[in-house]
Amino acid sequence: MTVLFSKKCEYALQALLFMAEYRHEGPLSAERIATHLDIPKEFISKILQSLTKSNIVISQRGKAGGFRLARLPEKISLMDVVENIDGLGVFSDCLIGHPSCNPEAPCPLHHSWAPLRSQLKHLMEKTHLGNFIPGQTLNQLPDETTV
Amino acid sequence: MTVLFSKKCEYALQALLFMAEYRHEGPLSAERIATHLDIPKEFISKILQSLTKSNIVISQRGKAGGFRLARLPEKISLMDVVENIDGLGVFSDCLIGHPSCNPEAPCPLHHSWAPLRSQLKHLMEKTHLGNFIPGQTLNQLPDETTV
DNA sequence: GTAATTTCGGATAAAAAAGTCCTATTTTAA
DNA sequence: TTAAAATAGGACTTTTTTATCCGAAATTAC
Ligand code: SF4
Ligand code: SF4
Repeated sequence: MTVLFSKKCEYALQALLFMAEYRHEGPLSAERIATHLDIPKEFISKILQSLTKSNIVISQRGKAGGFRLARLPEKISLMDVVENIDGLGVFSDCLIGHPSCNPEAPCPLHHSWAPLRSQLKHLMEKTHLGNFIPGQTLNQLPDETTV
Repeated sequence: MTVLFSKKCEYALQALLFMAEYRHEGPLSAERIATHLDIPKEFISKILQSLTKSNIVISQRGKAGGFRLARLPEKISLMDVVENIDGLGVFSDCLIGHPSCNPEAPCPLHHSWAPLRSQLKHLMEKTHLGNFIPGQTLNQLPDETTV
C-alpha cells in the first residue's frame, strides 16, 4: 500500500513538482518526465491526459510539444491534484471502514482522527506547487492588495 | 481506495472491536463475525488465522469453537493490529512516494506531514480495543500501583 | 509539403488485492 | 462412538490497480 494516495496520484504530484521546477524550459514531454521520475512513460502519459482534462496542465501536440502547468505553480494546490485523481474520500471516509456507524455517537477513534484529518486537508489545501521550487525563498503570491 | 489501511486491516479492526464487545459470550465463530460485519466469511477467516498466529486472538476448533481475544481488550492496541496486517510503512513512507528525496533537505510537505504522522502513530498506539466497548465509561486498566 | 515528433485514446496485459472454494483436521455435544 | 461444527490451509477466481501497446491525429521543424 501507498501511504494515503494512489500511485497514480503520487506520480501526478511528482510530475507536477518537476514541471513546476522546470517550467521555463517550455513544454516537457511525457518521455522526459517519465525518465526523470523513473516511471513508465505510458502510465504518466495517461495521468497527464487526465490532468489536461481537468485544466491543471496544458498539452501541446507535435514536435517540441509536451505538457506545461495551466497556471502559476503558486496557484495549483496539492488538493487540486488529489481531488482530480483520487477524489476526496480520504478526507471524509471512516478510518476503519465501519459500515454501521452512528454519527450521533461517534466512536473513540473519531474524536482523535477527525482533527488530524482536518489538519491534513488544510495542509493539502494550503500547500501549492510553488512551495516546492528550490532556490525560491519566497514562494508566495504577491499580496493582492498591492498588485 | 481505503483511507489509510487495507481492507484486510479494516476488517481485522472491525472484527476485533466486535469480539471485544461480545467477549463474554465465549468464542465467536468466523461465521457469526462475518454475518455481523456483513463481509465474506472466508475472507475474515483468513484474517483471523493471521491474527491467531501473531497472538492477538486465540482460536478454538470444533463444535462451539471460534475466536476470542488473546488478552484483555485494554491490552490490545490498534497499532498491534495495523502492524500485524499492513505493517508500519504508513508511518514512515514518503507521502508522495518520491524516489529521490534528500533527508538533509526535506521538502515543504515533510515539515507539515511528519508531525501529523507522528500524532497518528501515537493515536493508534494509545487507543485500545477496550476504548470502544459501549457502556463502559472507564475503559482503562487498573492503576498498576494499586493492584 | 513532408517527415519527425508528440499527444490522444482505445484496447490489452500484468500484478496486486480482495474474495471464494474445497478438503483435512480438530473438537465436542449428544 | 459418531455426527456435527468449527478452524487450518492450499488452490483458485474475480476485481481493482498498475502498466503496456498501438494506431490515429496534430503540430512543427526543416
Ligand atoms: S465514529 Fe468511528 S466508526 Fe464512525 S465514522 Fe468515525 S471512525 Fe468510523
Ligand atoms: S521530504 Fe518530501 S519527498 Fe522527502 S520523504 Fe518527506 S515528504 Fe517525501
